[in-house]
Amino acid sequence: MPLSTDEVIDTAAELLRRHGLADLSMRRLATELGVRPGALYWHVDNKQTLLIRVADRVLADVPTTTTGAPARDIRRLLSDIRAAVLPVPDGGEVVALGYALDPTSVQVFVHLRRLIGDLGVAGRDRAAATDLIVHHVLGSIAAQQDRQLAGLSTRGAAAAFDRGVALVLDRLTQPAAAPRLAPQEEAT
Amino acid sequence: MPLSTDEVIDTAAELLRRHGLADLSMRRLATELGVRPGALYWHVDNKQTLLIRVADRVLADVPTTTTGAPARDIRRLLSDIRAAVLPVPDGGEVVALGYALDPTSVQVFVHLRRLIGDLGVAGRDRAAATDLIVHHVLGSIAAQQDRQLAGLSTRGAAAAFDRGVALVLDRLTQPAAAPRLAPQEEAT
DNA sequence: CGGCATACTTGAACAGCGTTCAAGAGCCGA
DNA sequence: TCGGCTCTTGAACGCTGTTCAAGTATGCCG
Repeated sequence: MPLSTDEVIDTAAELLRRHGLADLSMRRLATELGVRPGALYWHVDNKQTLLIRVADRVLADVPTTTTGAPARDIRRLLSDIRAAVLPVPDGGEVVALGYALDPTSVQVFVHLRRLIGDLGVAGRDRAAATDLIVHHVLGSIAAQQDRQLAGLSTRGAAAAFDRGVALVLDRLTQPAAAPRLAPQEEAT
Repeated sequence: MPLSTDEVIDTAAELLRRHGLADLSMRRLATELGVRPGALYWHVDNKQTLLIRVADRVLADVPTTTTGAPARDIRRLLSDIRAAVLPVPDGGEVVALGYALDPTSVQVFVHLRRLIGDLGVAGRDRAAATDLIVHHVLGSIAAQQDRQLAGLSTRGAAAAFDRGVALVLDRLTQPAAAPRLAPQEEAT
């Protein structure tokens, strides 16, 4: 029975989950699949596109539901994303690359953008807010994973992340409450 | 004349600036210095710590001055950071790693934290806001660089970044203006 | 059933990579 | 002149991503 492309992606994701990016080599992936390295290149253009598809797979199981309370949905979605990506070593970096190269390819971030729209944020502000939040969640995950790999403490990371989210959501749910600039800023 | 460690870091930074991370190999760095690869390991533990020191060097020339208007200073600082890191291929990724492993080692981020304090944000909120903004600036840079490397458009990236910054600063300069949660959120 | 195209895999090679370490070179104070 | 210290070399180890002609299997057509 020949190899299927899905099998390749699945096994790559599994390998990443178990051993991290450093041990996800084309050779090791081939061995895991009982095949020679060259065979992978019939199913995949190169390692970079393989990783982008793996990023998709890592986030594929995060539910994208709606309850009618956007701010709450956003908090839950971000929490789910964190929970899905954190246990995958180097997952933050891999997903960030996927988001950078094709922001619409990852379903869960399209959903986030939509929820931000439901909050009443529109136009360019919606795009900017989506980017801001995505960078925050992926940056926070990548930082925590880097620290873990280096044997450093990660206590308080989850709470700090939530504070960051709350900070942004506060502003998004009350867009007109604050003047654009403090007075002394306009003056100078 | 023997090699100095500073010379190693400087040349590595120069190599990164000119050719990107893929072409910054220990072997190539050694060649550039007129030395064999093994010699580098007397000056540096390994490539990872080399990169962390390079990240420092990339941001070393960003000025950390204060004018008394914190929000304005923050905007200028972030703009300067972007300008310093964007022209260094893979600079976003390299600096992000440095920040994750030792947030206090990069002077410019310590200064940012201080400016956020000057804004009246204290305690854990200050740490969370600093992380949020650092993740935003480095994520936005890394994304833009990834897209550039892939030959994709990066139009509007700077404007989108500024909008994200404005969003956070709006909240930070008016912390008490908004209630913590919208009413329907507390109820459910 | 024979033959042929298409789908897929192999084997082998290319040109690199980070890292280690015994041995050697150059210098400096005693 | 003799250690002893700082620093570099040479060589090797075991990896890496990627390419490609040649090979094998599978299924369809006549």
